[in-house]
Amino acid sequence: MVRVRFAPSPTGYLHIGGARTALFNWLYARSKGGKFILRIEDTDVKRSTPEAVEAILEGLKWLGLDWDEGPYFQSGRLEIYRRYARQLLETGHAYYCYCTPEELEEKRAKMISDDDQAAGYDGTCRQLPQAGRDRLRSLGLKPSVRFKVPRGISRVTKMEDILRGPREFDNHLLGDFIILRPDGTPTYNFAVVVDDGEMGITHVIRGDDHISNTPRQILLFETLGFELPSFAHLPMIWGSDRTRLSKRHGATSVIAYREEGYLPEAMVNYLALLGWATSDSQQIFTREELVSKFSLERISKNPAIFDSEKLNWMNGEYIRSTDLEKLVDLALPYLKEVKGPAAQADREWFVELLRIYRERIKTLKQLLEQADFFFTDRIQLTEDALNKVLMKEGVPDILRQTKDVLAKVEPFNVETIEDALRALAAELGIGAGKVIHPLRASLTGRRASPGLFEVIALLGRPITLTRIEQTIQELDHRLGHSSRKWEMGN
RNA sequence: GGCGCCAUCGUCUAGAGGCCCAGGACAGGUGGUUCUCAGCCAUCAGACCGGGGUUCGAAUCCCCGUGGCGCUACCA
Repeated sequence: MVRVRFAPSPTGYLHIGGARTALFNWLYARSKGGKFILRIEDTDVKRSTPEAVEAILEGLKWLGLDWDEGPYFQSGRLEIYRRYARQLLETGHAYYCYCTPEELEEKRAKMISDDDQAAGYDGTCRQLPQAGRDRLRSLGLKPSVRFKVPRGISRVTKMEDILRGPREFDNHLLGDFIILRPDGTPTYNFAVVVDDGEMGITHVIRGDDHISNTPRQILLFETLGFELPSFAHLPMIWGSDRTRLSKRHGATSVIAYREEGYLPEAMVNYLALLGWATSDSQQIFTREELVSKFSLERISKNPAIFDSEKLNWMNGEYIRSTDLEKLVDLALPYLKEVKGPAAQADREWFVELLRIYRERIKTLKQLLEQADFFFTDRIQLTEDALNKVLMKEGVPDILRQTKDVLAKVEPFNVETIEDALRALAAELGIGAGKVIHPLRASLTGRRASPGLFEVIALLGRPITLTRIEQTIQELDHRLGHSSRKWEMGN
């Protein structure tokens, strides 16, 4: 039975990298009929917060990565780690260390400046005689517990990575590392092994920044008598400058993407493609396809740069293929507190709105931006619309005529509006564009919008007529103003 | 400094010795559809880090460089 885990430390929200790690674990569990376990690694009391725990759970839920066990909290398992540490102490695989952080820092600095081979712990307390230990203890010093890394003539630790094959590490490069702090809390390498061992984890799937930790952990697995899990170290996700993804690369919180109007399915699909691909280069996968086609062996080894452009494209794909009714449900939460024509609109109206916008938006939030003229009482004409379209000879006149025509159209729907306006253009002996473009500008304030006739129908007659009138007045004002200037200039 | 990981178009990748003068997707260019934008369709441009080997033959195997990243914590 496959048992995998996602083990974040709650020091912040669920970020993109963590989400991808969680996803790959989840996919592997689901594809193998195994269990996906959630474990919160909160042994660093100073940096862990309950808010972060909530944020991580929220992110996982949003992505639909449901867990079968947990969340387990390492902070609630301290007795277990202490028990194992005691066991190691008793069997001579660990020892108390009385070195202070200051001393260690000093030694480390010296070793680095001396160009020494390794900068690990020098083993001062390893050979400390019992008498010395007793003396230090009697002084009231609280020791940490260090693991005694097995050394010998040629002690190497062998590991096998599913993605990278067999590897060997020389134990001599590993210093005796701390497994229990003086306050009794375990350090990462120790807690991980105890938990993975106790929880029967069969596959450790995590970021490749943990590769260097793996030899230490293997040593611990072995001396603790646990069965060794398989390891799969995933490539990191980078920002565009090829460094670890961080805030300055833009949003890195999964929840921020929800707020921006990305669909969880798109996010999952995109994340799956960061470091994983099928041989046929398929891009769009349903969740079921992802589960059935996923395999650890097909994960690539090199780091992937997070490309929000491709995410945008993919989100657009998902928006376009989502059932219209469902899309309305998804979009409505982003349209809270709107004014203007949308304020009193019924559901049918919103269905129409989404129908004409679904292929134009990449995120649900973009609806708010692109369709802003539906959500306001008084539109603002953009400079672009004004200069390139409206401030042209004959425009006020054409607008007056379209207003007359639209005032009379009966019934007021897309077909009748289109027929009437095209008829008007024909009657005036001008191209339909000469009517359409100024009208669009005056109704939306913009030069680009969905099909004008659909827009007019959605706006409704009263608002359409009002906006045309407002534009005419604005133009009269502007043109009048500029012509006076012109006269004065002459 | 030591140790480790990685290295194909701008980006994500396919490629597991001949199928590759390297395929797909995003982004970009051009053209078409059209009332604009988007979408859609067509089309173009664009990469095997460098050097040595191995082999009849290497993007694929080996070595050495170079570069990037990671670890080297009483952070995970």
